[in-house]
Amino acid sequence: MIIVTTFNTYAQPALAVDVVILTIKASRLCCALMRRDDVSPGAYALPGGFVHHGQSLDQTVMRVLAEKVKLKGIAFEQLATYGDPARDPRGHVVSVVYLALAPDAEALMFALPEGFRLPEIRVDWPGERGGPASTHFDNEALPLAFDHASILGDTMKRLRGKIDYTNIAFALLPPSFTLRQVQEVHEAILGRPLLKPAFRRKLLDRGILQETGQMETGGAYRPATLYQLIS
Amino acid sequence: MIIVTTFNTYAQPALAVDVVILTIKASRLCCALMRRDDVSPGAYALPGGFVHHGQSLDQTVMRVLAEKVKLKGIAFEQLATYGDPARDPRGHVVSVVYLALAPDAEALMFALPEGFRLPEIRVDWPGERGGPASTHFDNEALPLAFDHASILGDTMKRLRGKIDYTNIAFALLPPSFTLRQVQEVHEAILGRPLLKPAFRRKLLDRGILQETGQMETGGAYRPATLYQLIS
DNA sequence: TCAAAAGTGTTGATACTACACCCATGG
DNA sequence: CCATGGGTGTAGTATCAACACTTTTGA
Repeated sequence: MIIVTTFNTYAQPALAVDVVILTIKASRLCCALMRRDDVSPGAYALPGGFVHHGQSLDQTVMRVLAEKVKLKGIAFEQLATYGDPARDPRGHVVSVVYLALAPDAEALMFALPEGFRLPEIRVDWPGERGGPASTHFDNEALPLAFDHASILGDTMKRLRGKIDYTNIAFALLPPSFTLRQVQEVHEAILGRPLLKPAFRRKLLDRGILQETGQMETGGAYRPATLYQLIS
Repeated sequence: MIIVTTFNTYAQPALAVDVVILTIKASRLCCALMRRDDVSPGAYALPGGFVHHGQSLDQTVMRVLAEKVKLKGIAFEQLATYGDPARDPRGHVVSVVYLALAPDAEALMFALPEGFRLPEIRVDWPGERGGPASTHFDNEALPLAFDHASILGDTMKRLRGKIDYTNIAFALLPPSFTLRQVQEVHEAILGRPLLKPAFRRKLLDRGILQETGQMETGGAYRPATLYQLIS
């Protein structure tokens, strides 16, 4: 693996982008994973792709989302970069990991090509600690390739730390939503139940929501008011 | 610029590591910068180096710290990765940026080779917002090369967000320190004065400090008790 | 004895937790 | 009328900002 440039003659690792695509499916936090028998039989991995010369990291993420999972126009942000030479058995690959949030699990499942699964993410570690995460599909553990279990663990920790004071939760919801839906997203990410009154008030007090004037339809029992983000 | 591997035949950008080395000098937050006349006359930039094949990012950071600024054994952590193709006029270079914290500004100044400066970092944006930062040495602005003004701005935002609930402030202090010194570090990073009683109590209530039994020496006026981190 | 910094006490305001309760709708 | 989830009220507690105050040292 050799790089030739006018100002850098060192052999360099390859550079890739991996994308953690999250969505809420049946009140569970799930992640799009791709079967990678070429690396290890039965193993699953985050979708990713190499960074081409002259293309930005954001462009590479959009390329991966478009090519691998047929998705366009969803929100994403950078998480961290992993560069251990042993993380990929095939050679030294440095991966910049991005988080992408899909608001519609049904649409995502429909868009995913053959070989993809949308398993639930579970963390065994409590509260403030960290550690690797595991993925389960139909109550069966999906083995993760490379260092992706560790990456998913870091992702969960970051999500849990940011969800209270950023708007990332709303990227997992449709444009208009009920407060209960927002609470479900928070509960799925934090992995514990929250008290309804406290959650409602804290959310409304942030002043980032406004009523759409519409009400939830189709549900049984009392319809909830629909809110949207003020932008 | 061409990469040749068994599994990746795309032309790729070069991969580098840049290090934001911070210290507290005269109650101001300062950053080690290197004169880079080769890029733009009179411009300064973060010290950095290319990532060699087979070396981890952490190893690369340690190499940069040892070679460029003659520093060993200081704490560092990853910040973010910048990959815009236009960020380096000489070619496409993706930089993984690290934050390193030096506890002793005097030792750092002594260690820095010719061509380095240790200017103060200033942010023009208030509170929660973000934006680029600028650097000033002897009340004179130092022009920053590449996208390093923007990187320093992001760094400051991250620092301000993390300082309240992590122990990064202590990496800018010697092993034993007074509460006033901790407050000075927080004030330098947050850019605003803090109330002494509230700060003391919040800090002591975290339960991460213990008295060393020793007192500050050499200072005029009443000596403060020295604390150390419980680990 | 004074200046300066270390360190403590107190009070009012705010935010959060936990629980109880009422409201609206489909069946 | 009942079950179910939407939505509100309230009391006790913890947290925090702001200020006043006492203590300890060197000069």
